[in-house]
Amino acid sequence: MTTTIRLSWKDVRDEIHEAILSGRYGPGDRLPRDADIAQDLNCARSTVQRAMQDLSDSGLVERRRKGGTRVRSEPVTRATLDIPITRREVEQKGGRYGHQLIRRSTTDAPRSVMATFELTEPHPMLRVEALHLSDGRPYILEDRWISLETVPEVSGVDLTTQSANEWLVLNRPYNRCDLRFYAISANSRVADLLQIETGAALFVVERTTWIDKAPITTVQAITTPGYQLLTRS
Amino acid sequence: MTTTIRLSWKDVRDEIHEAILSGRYGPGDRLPRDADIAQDLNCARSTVQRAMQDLSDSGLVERRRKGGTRVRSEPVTRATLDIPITRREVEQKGGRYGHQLIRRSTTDAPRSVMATFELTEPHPMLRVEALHLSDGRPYILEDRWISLETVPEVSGVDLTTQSANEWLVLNRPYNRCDLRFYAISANSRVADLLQIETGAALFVVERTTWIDKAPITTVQAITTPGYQLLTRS
DNA sequence: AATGATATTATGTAGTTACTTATTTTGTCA
DNA sequence: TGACAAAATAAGTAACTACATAATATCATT
Repeated sequence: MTTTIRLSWKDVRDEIHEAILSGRYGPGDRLPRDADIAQDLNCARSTVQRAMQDLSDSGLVERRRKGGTRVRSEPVTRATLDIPITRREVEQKGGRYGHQLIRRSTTDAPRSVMATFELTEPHPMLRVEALHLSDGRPYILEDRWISLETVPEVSGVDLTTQSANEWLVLNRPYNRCDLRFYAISANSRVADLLQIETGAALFVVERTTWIDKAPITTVQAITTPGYQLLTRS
Repeated sequence: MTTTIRLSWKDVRDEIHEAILSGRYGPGDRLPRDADIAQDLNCARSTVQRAMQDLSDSGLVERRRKGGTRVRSEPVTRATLDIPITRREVEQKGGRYGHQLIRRSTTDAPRSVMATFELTEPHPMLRVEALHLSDGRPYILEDRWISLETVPEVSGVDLTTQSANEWLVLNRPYNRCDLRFYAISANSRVADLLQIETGAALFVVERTTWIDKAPITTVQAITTPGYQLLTRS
């Protein structure tokens, strides 16, 4: 008698993954339909479905109704990043967190900000520049724009005790988030604020968030030299 | 008679999401158990389960057996990145792709590479430096180390016609991938190869891949000024 | 009061059935 | 031949059932 061990969807996923890795199915090839795989492996279609969902999420295969499942012909490296709030990041690295409000002003969105939010009309915004500190030393310099139409109550918040980063995350959850990573050279003002040399190469994270279609905030976070962003383990 | 519209798991997800956004459940709060939510919304528990899975994946809630589901107390921004192979990236931007092999040598892994792979023993590797071009101009400079134990057949591959990047992705799928992003200043050699000024700030992507526990390759991809990495839309 | 066995609980997973939806294929008619 | 309708197909979704598993709570025993 055969010992009927039940296959978990992860087993099925690994089985299919293995079949692709080993070259049994190459880029662009169509895989058998879920029902057939289920029969082959002696499990339910829902189990295959769950496995395929995962493979599809991770970018290995593409699925289309009627079209079936096929191995992605142009493979991509798909990675997931976790970006914590800055206070938490500092504390997790064992530092003592602090922050300073540098400037706070109210103006209409400049063209660059209008562009990131895909706005066509003038839009009143609160601009907040702040410095995050780790053990009293500059850690991240942020230049933030907050929509006063979407988040009017931010006007009344004291952003010296709680950073705008933290206040927003806790009070204004978002729906959509775009990130953008690049490098800049420190100009004299940035260098001065971060207490580093002018011209140093700095890693920048730009984050823009919306709730439905309404803009919430866009922030340019300039990190200090040596900063690295890692994928989550 | 009530029109019984069936709720999809996305509806349920949005419903719960909305409840959290609106503050009905705050950070750290415990949500009702799946079965109760199912009854409230008049759907099956499996539908709630699917919705919760998604919310859990996106980092909004945390689930534990018996412990129930609770809203994450320390919210994170979770994002997914797609990193295509370089040829594809160039072509998608409308450029004509090319590449040059700069140097190719065989040595044991230096300490820095041993560290990224968590190796303790000496490990023979192929080091490949190559330049990716867009419309004939430098685009990305890559410095790559390939494990000759895991991928011995790479010794026989002509890396002038097909880039190591492409050959590996097509021939050596991986299981685990770590990414690391940071900024560097161009030293004179890099500046020379990329035809830019010394000291320019450059965005760097470092990628390390394994198959099971076996190291495949680690690569430092140095981009040209102005390069930006975006989250997938 | 500390300890350890046992029951309870809430999520995780698998199977089955039924129906939906997007897409392609096929077939018919002009 | 070309256009359009109908059929077929394969994945997507939902319901319901049953059982597995991990974490916690309870309770008896010392």
